[in-house]
Amino acid sequence: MSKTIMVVDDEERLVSVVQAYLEREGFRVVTAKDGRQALFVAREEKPDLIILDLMMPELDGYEFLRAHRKERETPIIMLTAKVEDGDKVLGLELGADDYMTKPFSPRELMARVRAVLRRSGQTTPQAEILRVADVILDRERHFVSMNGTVIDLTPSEFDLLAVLMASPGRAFSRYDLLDHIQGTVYEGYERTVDVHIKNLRKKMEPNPRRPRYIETVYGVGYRFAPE
Amino acid sequence: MSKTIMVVDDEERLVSVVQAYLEREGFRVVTAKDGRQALFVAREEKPDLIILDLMMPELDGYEFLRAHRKERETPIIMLTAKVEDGDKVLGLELGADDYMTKPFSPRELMARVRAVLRRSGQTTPQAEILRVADVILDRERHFVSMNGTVIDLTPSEFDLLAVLMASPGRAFSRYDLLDHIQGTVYEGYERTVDVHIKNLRKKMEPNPRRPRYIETVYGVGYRFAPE
DNA sequence: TTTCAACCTCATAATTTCTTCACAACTTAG
DNA sequence: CTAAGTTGTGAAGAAATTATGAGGTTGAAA
Repeated sequence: MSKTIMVVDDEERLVSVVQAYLEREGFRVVTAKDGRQALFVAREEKPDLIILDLMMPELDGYEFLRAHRKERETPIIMLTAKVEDGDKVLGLELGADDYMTKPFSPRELMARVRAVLRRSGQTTPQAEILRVADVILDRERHFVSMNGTVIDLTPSEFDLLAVLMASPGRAFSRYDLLDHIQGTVYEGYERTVDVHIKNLRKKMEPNPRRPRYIETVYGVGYRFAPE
Repeated sequence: MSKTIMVVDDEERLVSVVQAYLEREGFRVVTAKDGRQALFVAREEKPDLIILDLMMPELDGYEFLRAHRKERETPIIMLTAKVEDGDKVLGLELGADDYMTKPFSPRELMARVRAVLRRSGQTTPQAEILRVADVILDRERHFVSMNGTVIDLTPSEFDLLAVLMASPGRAFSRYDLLDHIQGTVYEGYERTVDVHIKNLRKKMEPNPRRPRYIETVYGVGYRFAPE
């Protein structure tokens, strides 16, 4: 039974190109050209995935997403013309599962569609985008944001945060963490982890003395605060 | 199905401490006290990981490793009393996956065991979550809660509670308990346990004078109240 | 070659936890 | 009930662990 995908965009040309690609891959496609219409179609067709433009007349992408999320949890890929970080972040905060910046390659879009569908069926979602509390981390594009603000991290800091966020609440030993960020096991000073943690906290904690996100587990290591 | 780990060392005391820690993490443990016996046990049990002392009578660690490698590729963590680099290197060249210098902290050894298993593609046993009465202890996340309230414990308190909760109703001597919280330390003042128990009770008992969870077994030690 | 960010180390400060001890409170055997 | 043996406690110093600032190295880009 083939999957149904809804494409929502006011640019007709774009919709028809995307539709053609999707159908060629064997998906059933339904379309809508603004947010209002999309809400209607979504109720009717119950699509398995929604590809959603951000800028539209009559209920834009944000608003549609917000409204739709109250009814169903359909995975959503956002399309955005803007390149600004702020937009990426807003889409993600509303709960988009992935996003693409226009103009994009249809082929890449197909890849993301497959990836999102594959993940949404998994029991163990190996998502590229991690969300815990108000922190969002995008592994693939390598960026992190909090409350709509993009945070600039070094590679080590990023990896460290990714490991911690992948299992919120779980305590990791310095050794475990070192292993993740360095790969090399035989050398390495465990205190190095402390330094990265310190730097991470300086960048993301309002008050580094009283960490809200990255907690110290005395005698054990560190963990990302659960819930 | 739980993973099997073989511990090879001629120091009985060390073996039993390590064994206790491993079992507490949910591993199945087999032991051997010299290289020759280890070869035999390894063939029989096909362990998923071997923790191997370097210095032993009857076929030392190097020799065992060389011989064993011809049969299987079990990941190995080496224990060495020497601090010289030469030994590290030789062990690693023979194919050890990691090593620890004695004396070591059992906690750190556990971290390495997890790391080595993870790297070798094995799965770590499901985090054992202990529940007795309304107390929940999660080893992996390293936290304890009662009626949904998280209780903050120090490492010693946590270890102590974990041991007691792993066998509700069983009475442990102070000596047994000291073993768990101090690791490889040979001496220690048994009364120290009393103090940790006192602190534990203060944190979890509604009325520390009339303990409902951690009971005193006069003349013997302590136990976690059976259901 | 110079510059610069990212890392790793190390020394030291700040914290937290552990151990010990003295004495009070309690249990049990006689 | 009393004596002897055990356990409970608070406090303080010792020990362990973590936080932090700074200097030195490395590797890549300019």
